[in-house]
Order: sequence, then C-alpha cells, then structure tokens
Amino acid sequence: MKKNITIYDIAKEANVSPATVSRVLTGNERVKPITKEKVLAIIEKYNFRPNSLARSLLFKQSKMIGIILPDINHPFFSTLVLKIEAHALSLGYTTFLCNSMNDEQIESTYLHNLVDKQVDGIIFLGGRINQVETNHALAEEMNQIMDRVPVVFVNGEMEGVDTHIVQTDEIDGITKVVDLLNNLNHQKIAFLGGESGISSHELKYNAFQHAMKNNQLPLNPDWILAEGFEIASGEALASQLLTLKNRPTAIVCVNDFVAIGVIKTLEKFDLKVPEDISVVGFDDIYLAKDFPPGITSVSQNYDQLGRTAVDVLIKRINNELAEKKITVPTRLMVRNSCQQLRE
Amino acid sequence: MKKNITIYDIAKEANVSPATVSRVLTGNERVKPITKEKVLAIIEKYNFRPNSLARSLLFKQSKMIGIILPDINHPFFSTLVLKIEAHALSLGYTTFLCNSMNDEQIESTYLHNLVDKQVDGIIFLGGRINQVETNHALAEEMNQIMDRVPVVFVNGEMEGVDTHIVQTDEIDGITKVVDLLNNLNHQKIAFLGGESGISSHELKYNAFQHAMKNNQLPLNPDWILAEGFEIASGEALASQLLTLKNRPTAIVCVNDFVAIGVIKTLEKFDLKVPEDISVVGFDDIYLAKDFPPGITSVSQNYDQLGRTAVDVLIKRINNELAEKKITVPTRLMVRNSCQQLRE
DNA sequence: CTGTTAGCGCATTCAT
DNA sequence: ATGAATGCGCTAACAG
Repeated sequence: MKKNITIYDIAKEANVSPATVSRVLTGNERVKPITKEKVLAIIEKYNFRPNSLARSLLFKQSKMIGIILPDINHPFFSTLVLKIEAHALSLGYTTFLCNSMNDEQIESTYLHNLVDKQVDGIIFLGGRINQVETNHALAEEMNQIMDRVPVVFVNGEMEGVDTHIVQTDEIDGITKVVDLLNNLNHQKIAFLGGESGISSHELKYNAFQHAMKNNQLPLNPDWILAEGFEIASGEALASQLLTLKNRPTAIVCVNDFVAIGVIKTLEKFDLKVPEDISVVGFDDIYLAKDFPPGITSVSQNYDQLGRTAVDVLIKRINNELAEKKITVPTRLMVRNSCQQLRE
Repeated sequence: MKKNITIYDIAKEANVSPATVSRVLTGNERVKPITKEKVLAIIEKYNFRPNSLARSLLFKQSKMIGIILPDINHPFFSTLVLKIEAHALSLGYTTFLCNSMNDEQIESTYLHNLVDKQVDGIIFLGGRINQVETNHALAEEMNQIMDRVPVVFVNGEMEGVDTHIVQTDEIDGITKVVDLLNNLNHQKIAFLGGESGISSHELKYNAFQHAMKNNQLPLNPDWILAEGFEIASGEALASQLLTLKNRPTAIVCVNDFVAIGVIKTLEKFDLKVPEDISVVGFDDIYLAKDFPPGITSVSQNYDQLGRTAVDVLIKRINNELAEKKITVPTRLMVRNSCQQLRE
C-alpha cells in the first residue's frame, strides 16, 4: 500500500531529531513552543499516528485486555462484555474478545494467542472454569498462562489454579427465588435446565435443594430435570415434565433461555403462565422483561460484575493487592411470570 | 512479574545463536535435526512463545482484523460477528472487536485505535455508514483511515468514500415479504419501525413502496410509522397504529425486534397473531423462531455475509482484486406469524 | 548448516 | 532545549 510514515519522516521534515518528535508526542518532556508547533504541524499534515506496536514492545505493556468466553451470541455474555469493554476503555485499556464457541481447543488457541499478543491481562468467562471436575491438563495450561499474565475468573474456578475470582452470588439468587415462591404459597416446585458437572448448574441446584429444605418444602426428583441451557432445552424439559400426572405449580429455571423454552411449551399445552403455573428464570437477560408475560428473573448486576472484574484485573496488572474472591449480589426482578397459588 | 524470556535466553542455554532459534521457530530454513531437538527441548522447558508484537513490527502485518459495530448486544451483530470471527480465524486472522455503542466519538476513537494497533484491515458495520446523508467530516476521517488500511463496509456506504461493500439484498427481502402477504390476500399492509435517515430503514421502506405498487396495493400513510429499531419502538408504534379506526390486516416490521414489540402489544390489545393480524420481521435473529407464535422473517444469511466480508477484506489486504460491491441474497423464513386473510 | 548484523518504530538515557 | 545512541524481541540477509 503506502509507505508507513514514522517519527523519522516527521523529524526530517521538521528539521529536528526523532527524539524531539517523540517528546512532543508523549508530552513527557519540555519542548520549546516554537519547535513544538512546527512538529505538530507536520504531524497534522501527514496525519501521523505513532505505531502502538513499537510502543508496546518498548514498554512491555500493550494496554490490551483479553476476554475469553464461550459464545458472544448469548445475551448474558454480550451484555457483560459490553460493560467490561466500556469500563476498560474508560481506564485506557482496549479489550480483545475471543469466542471459544465452547471448544476447549479454540479456548487454548486463544489463550496462547493472547499471551503472544502481549495482552496485559485476561478475563476468563465460562468454558473450562465452569466445570465442577477440573480437567487437570487445562488447569495446568491455565497455570502456565498465569505465569506470564494475570487472569481473573468470572463465575468460575479451577481446582489447583490460584487466581482472582469475581462471581455472582448465585446461591443467594436462587434462595431468593425459592423464598418468593414459598411466599406465594407454592410448595410443588420444579427445577429445570442445566447440566450435571457444570458449576453454574450445580451451584444453583444445590442452593435450590437447601432453600427447599429451609422452607420445609418437599423435593420431588421427578421435577428435577437437567439437560442444557438453551431454549430448546427448556422446551424438551417442559414437555417431559408435563407427561407426569403429579405436576408442580412452579418452575425454577437455570436461566432465562430455559425459562423461555418452558413458557413456550406450557402455552403450547394450553397452560397459562402465571395463572396455571409460575415460572422463574435467571440472568435477567434483556429479553426477560419482553418475553410474555414478562419473566421474573434474578439479575446478575452486569455493570457491577463487569466493572469489578476489570478493576481487579487492573490491580493485578499494576501489582497492587486485590481481594481474592469478590461476590457480587443479585437482584430479584419480579415480573408477571409467577403469582400467588390459588387454592 | 517475571522476566520475559526471549530467543536470546533460549539461544544461550542451547549454545546456539538467536538466529537458529528463530529458524526452528519459523521452520522456514533447514536446521540440523540434532540442533533442532536441542532448541525445541529448551523452548519446551521454558514454555517459550515468541512475542508476536515484535514479529508484527518486523513484518508490518499483525494478522489482526478490526471490527467496528454499534452494539454487540443486538443479535444481528453478535451472530454476524461470530461468523466473521470463525472464518477469519480459519484463515489465520484474529479479530479485534470494537463496540461504538452508537457513539460517533467512540467510533472515531476505535477507528484510530485500530490503525495504531496496526490491524491489517477493518470491517465496518452500522453506525456512520448507515446514514443516508453522509456526514462529511466522518467520511473524510474514513478516507484517511483507508489511506492506511483497507476497509470493508457491511450493509452500508458513505458518499465520497470509495471502498468495498458487502451487503444484504434488503430490497429483494422486503419484496418477497410483500409478495407473500399479497399472496395471502392481504391488501391493507403497514410498515413499522426504523428511522428516517438510516439507510437500513430507507432501503426497506422504498422497497416496500415499490413492492406495494407492483402488486397494486394501496399505500396508506397512516400505516407508515418510523420511530426506532428496538422492541420498545415496536410497542410504541403498534399502540399508535391501534388508535386508528381503519386498521391494517398485516404489518411489515423493519426488523425482528420491532416485530417482537408489535406482537407483544397486539396481544395486549387482545388481537391474536396471526388470526387477527399478520406480522413479519426482518433479520431472522435466533429469537424469531422462538418468539410466539414464531415470527416469519427475512434471513440475512449470516454465514455467507460474514464469510464474504472477510474474504473481500483479505483480498484487499493481499492487494488482490475483489468485486467492489457484493450483494448477498436473503431467504424468507416462513413461520406462524402470518396467515391467509379471512374474508 | 549456523553465526553475525541490521532494522522494524519508538522512547529514554546521556550528552551537549 | 535538543541530538545521538541504545534497546525492546524478532527475522532476514549475508557471511562463513
């Protein structure tokens, strides 16, 4: 294309040394106003911008933060990423987004890619850090990465990997949900969705069991069905649930997608939500309020979650101390998908 | 943190020159197997990985592609980005995502940021390239960017900016929609959503007018309402439409979000979709099939759109010829939100 | 087959 | 206040 213009070119045309150009660029040292004007004019003229690769090479910092996540297409992630990006940008960092498409291989590739590109830190969401049984090889890899660049986990952890964690208080979230349903007189409550071995499911499921016991509500194994986090999962699970003679009066879903699938299926079977059956989701994706009848859900506090992750990471980057594990509170968003049980 | 390990460290420990290490790294030149083994062992031992910043500086290519878009939170963009990223990755490029949050200022910041970071090319979606009235200053800026790095526009263009464009055949998409409704005997058809001055609206609106005329259907100005691309826009517009005594029997929406808002509102007014009124969307976001009753929509062929954009850009990066403007066909996804008009 | 050297673009010493 | 020299980590010439 076109020859790259450098500070040398600017210097030559301005009859100064490259060092002087560099000085006006950074503003770190004094330059005589006249000289400065002259240099600035040439810079303007050629629309010159310094090569940030060269800078990064010199400074050993790129001002880039890598983000690894399973799937940007999921509202939970896209919303969170947006918050992370905005906050990072306000702090002078650019973010580098990597979709692993839930593939451990791609995850590894990106992880190394980011290190190669000299990102200053990495925020890791979902994927391998979301597995209850830590895969040893993956943990090992993670540790190697952390030898080079600080990493923050969001909503996950790995056995044998000692890093900083920012997490949603999923347990408290589910507890609030069960309490709500209990207050609405529901006793027959189902828990649908998720996948055994995935911590964002296990955490919630355990919290569900606890909360049910605490409220002295019966746990019916027939009403505990796990089979994914997608809309289709919700549809499949609801269909399965409806084959039972003894049906629950309320359904807690592992996330909003599953809740959407469940609601769709219930309506298909001519069961009204919330009149015939109450449904609650989790995540409070932007659709929760727009999907009829408006889904009661647990908000993950995206903004706080994202900001905190960035703040912790940047502290680590600057070798400052940071809390090892920060838990972000949830907020129950009550909408129209559940109501008082009618006798 | 920890001292960065370089090829010099590897070289010293292996008793070879840095050049030799570099050779085994790139594999471009022959190295005696024994030597190679030895070097590889040390690399392995330290888990060494070459600094890609240094490489990029040398090669004057970063193997990075920048993507600028208004909002990753919108399914249209997140889906498209996913396709772009996957294809780019398969071709050895990493993508650098930038959300402008629909702010021209941020858009500019990112644009320059990407150039500074020496991306090899930029894919531009939405934002300034989506305005019918090109803003001169922004076009100027765009041209300056293009002096340094090739740019491909997706679904947009700017007056005075001569670049490569990949676009969805929105006109044909809308035409298909009107033809469909016409075949279902609808004559009273509304067009809702969008924003005057935004090309993704104007294009569709004009196509709508044409198609209506071609089918000899009447255009009722009361049924043409534009006020945004969001779910809330659809709700507002539908409410407005329903105040009329003379109501349409079918509604074409500028996109699926608007369609969702419209359907929500219709149901709220006890109008059944499609029994009482037919609704069609655009984009075929993943929700279209899941939002009751299943929204008939026009698919943008995300995969083809994304791949083509990447392919064109990479051709430009490699100074190969590429078609200046490529139009990607749409596909009508017929679902349950419209039906034959009952007399 | 391998070592030496130079340079990618920049900012920062150390001189002057 | 400014210029010359150096090095960040790497690879491609050029020698040997």
